[in-house]
Amino acid sequence: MAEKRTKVKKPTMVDVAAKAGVTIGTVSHVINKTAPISDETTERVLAAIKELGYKPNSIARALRTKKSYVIGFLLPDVTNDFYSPVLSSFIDSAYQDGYTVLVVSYQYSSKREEIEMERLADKNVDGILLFNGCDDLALLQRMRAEGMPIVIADRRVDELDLPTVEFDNVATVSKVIGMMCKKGYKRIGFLSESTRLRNLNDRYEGYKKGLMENGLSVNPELVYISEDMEMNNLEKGYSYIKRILENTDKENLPDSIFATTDLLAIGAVRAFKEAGFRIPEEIGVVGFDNISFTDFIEPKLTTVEQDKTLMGRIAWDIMKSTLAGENKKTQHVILPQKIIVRESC
Amino acid sequence: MAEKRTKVKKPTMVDVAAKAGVTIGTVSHVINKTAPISDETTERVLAAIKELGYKPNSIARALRTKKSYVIGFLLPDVTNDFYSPVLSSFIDSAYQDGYTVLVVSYQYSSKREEIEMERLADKNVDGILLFNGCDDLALLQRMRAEGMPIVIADRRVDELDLPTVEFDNVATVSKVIGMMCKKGYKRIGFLSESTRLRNLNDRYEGYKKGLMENGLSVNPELVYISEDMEMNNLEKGYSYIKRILENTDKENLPDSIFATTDLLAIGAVRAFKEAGFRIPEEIGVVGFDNISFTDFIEPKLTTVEQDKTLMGRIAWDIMKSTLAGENKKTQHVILPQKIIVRESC
DNA sequence: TTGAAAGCGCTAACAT
DNA sequence: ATGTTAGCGCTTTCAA
Repeated sequence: MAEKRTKVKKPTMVDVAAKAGVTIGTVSHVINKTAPISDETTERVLAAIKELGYKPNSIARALRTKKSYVIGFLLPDVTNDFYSPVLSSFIDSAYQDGYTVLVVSYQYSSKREEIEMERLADKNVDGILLFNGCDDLALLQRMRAEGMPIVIADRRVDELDLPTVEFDNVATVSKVIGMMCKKGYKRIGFLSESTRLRNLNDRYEGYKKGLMENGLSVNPELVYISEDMEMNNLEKGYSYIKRILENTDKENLPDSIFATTDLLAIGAVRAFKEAGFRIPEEIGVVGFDNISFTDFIEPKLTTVEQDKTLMGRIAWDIMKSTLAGENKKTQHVILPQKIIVRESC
Repeated sequence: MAEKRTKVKKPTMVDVAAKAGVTIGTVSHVINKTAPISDETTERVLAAIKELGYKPNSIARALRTKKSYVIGFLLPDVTNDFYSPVLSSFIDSAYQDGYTVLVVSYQYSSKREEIEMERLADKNVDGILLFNGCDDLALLQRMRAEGMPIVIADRRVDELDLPTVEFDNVATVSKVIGMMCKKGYKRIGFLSESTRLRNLNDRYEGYKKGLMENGLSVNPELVYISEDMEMNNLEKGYSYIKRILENTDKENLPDSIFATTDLLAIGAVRAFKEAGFRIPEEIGVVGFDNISFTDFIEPKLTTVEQDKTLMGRIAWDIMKSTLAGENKKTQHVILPQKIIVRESC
């Protein structure tokens, strides 16, 4: 009567054991099916559990077993259209297997990324999914040495032989360039933000490879890489192309553009249209990502689709097998991308 | 030499104590500054910690103290443009205070939401942030009774007096409608997906309120609410308006549209433009959310901005004070929104 | 200022 | 088939 607002304390195994007239060992065994218990007592224990509303304490269990069923997911930015679907699908997949995920974003700061890696390890997660990042090989190496399972998404780490999932950017982009060549474009431009990020750099490699394979050489005049990393590329693609249009003689202009993101491509399309160019007749444009707007602009954007849901699922699969210690060989999964041909090229 | 691939086991307090020549109690005290320890031993302990690379085991600590420094964040969808910035900012804020967040998405399924709530509780999180959901008042009530701190974002729960943060949708939308009236629009339409979600319904309330306050009445002919919840509203707004345009006599058409999302609004703009309407002269359009495309379409979209970062931060502040038990009164924070007037209305 | 020791809630090895 | 018991690594009284 007086204990109204005292924080209700939850029943423990001891309570269950008492109520069922057995010992906690037996209770544990019926819960975990870790020893043969007679139907009769099993039933009594189950009844007691139900009656008391008993739930095993996951912390105590984790302390004992050294497994928390929590995975850390470290990514540059939760808000990003590319990362968040992967995260979402990873969470869902992990959920199916009874795991839950601690999400941490490092806002593109390697400093912070490093700190967060440590924090995750200190939180005793069972494994860490590292999404596109970590220049700090030493840290990765140390964590691995300490036995922390790590899997990397959207980035190769050639130096360290960690399990990875990534898209096949080089191959896909070179295929895109091949397609553009087949359509008759000869002066294919490359529009991108800084290629410091591995996957963007891979797209650049694919661009060069594609040109080579089609007997074209890389013309530095046609490589438009802007070093600043800020987003809202929509505006940036627009103003960038506009500037080029103003400062370049007609004969030195590209006859087509491969942009590393749809936002950039959409901005470019607008700039070209404003300047009176007809797309795709006079200028071909290809984007990357297949965001919903690509199907909506005029002309509809030719682009590349990446199955982010698949990446999240595969990332989890790899994590799971890594946790299970089935490491015959380190897994490296390379996911294909899909070229979506619409109207702009 | 033979112990090469054995999982390295981490040093514990016992190791530190041994190395420093003290007992574990003392080690604990220097770590937590929970008793006055002489400078000399403090130093010895610190040295031992450093030398061994000792890190406190958070699980053991959590078991002892009943605090995990983990918060559960339950949201409908990680991928959503509205939710994810709030999540991101919440994670960041929590991070500042040494908390880390377990993210769980329930994919708009109340069934799954319920399951996930329980799972979070079973994971011994210190609190749960529930983002827009939970029709199951009984569950909320039970969790609260069990002492689990819960704060709700983007949704009122009038029935239960839980701490909440939400935007002031009713007030903002009625203000928008007022503005539209002032500009001379008389037949203002309301375009929305299902108003089953609380905040969309609030916008509908705001719409009605705004009309009333300006001497207009609600004309059901002008209320365009589509029950299906699927995304890619871009296409939906477009096709919806197109259909209306085809099936409605000129004199029964709206002279302006308030859309509950920018995607819807942008789709609508396109449909109107295609049909030869001039915006804003013949049709005014207002969106909601201020996504980056709004500044980029023709004409630039008038819309409403919501400070999602602020919402995330406030949500954390409320959570923090709830955890601290500073509950003089249950907090209800209502965040303002900002009307961004551009060209479309 | 420090040591000793109990115990958080559970699992698992060992006995019976 | 079930009971006993020793910890997992830590915090926190209580003594010294």
